[in-house]
Amino acid sequence: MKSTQEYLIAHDIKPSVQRLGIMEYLLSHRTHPTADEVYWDLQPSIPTLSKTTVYNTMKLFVEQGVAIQIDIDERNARFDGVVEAHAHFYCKKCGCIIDLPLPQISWMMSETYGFTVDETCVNLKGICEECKKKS
Amino acid sequence: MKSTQEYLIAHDIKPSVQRLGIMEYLLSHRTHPTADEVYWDLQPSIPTLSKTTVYNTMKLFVEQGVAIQIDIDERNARFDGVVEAHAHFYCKKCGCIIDLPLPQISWMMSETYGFTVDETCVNLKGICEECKKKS
DNA sequence: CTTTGTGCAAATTCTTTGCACCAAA
DNA sequence: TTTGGTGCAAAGAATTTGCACAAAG
Repeated sequence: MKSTQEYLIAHDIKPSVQRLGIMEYLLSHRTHPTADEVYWDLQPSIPTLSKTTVYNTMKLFVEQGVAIQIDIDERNARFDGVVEAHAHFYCKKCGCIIDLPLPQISWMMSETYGFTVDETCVNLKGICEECKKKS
Repeated sequence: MKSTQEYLIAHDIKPSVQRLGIMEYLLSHRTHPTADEVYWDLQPSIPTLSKTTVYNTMKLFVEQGVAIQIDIDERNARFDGVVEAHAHFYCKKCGCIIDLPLPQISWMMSETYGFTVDETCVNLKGICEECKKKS
């Protein structure tokens, strides 16, 4: 079990209080947060944190392959520290985003169609089980 | 072969010059255009067209199920008049978006996981064949 | 020192809203 | 008329940029 610090270094990211905080946040809160959510949640523990830094860091993380940007929410960019290909289910009622394991399929698409696929994002939208129970 | 006008009416959309123009644009240009692209391409033939109307119309189309909004481009909302579930491949080099037929898989996810899925968008990102040839 | 990261404030960009005018039934 | 569609201008919201200061080696 590598430390977050070693994990960042292994991906050519120089650790800083902010970067470590954000990476740990992503890894422990698998909520696909927006930059804003990350900012407000970390701001108490890193008082000088700015949104610019959150954006800068997210961009760096995506470039270095330790995070992915999820375009399931048309309003905000959302980020995920889980970089392995998986599907996201967005509930149109409560707004939750649920991770789903992905049958080993669409990656074969790259072989079938001859593309080089390096990011995969399956976005499903609908109503989640919880919300279905409530109605 | 239904006319665009009948198609709109069948989906409870009252036809207007603008709506017909935009729908026909979507059906004939399968380029997953942004609102801006639709606006500038149609503006010569519909001189009074406004971006507000493009946005209004797109929203209506999505609500009525004759278009989908694609969140593959973090910068702009893109729209597609092909509403059947299919995958999109985004080339990180040239920016093109290619439609891919979708093996009948992920829809089974709804049955597997018990969600009601009413929108599906598989987003793959990488380098397309054309760009691979050029490098 | 020198390089790199951080963060404020301002600027940009995309999208939505408020509201008045227009058009069709 | 009355209802609904359109479009201008302004507002709103998310993200980016410019730049100066701070931190680390």
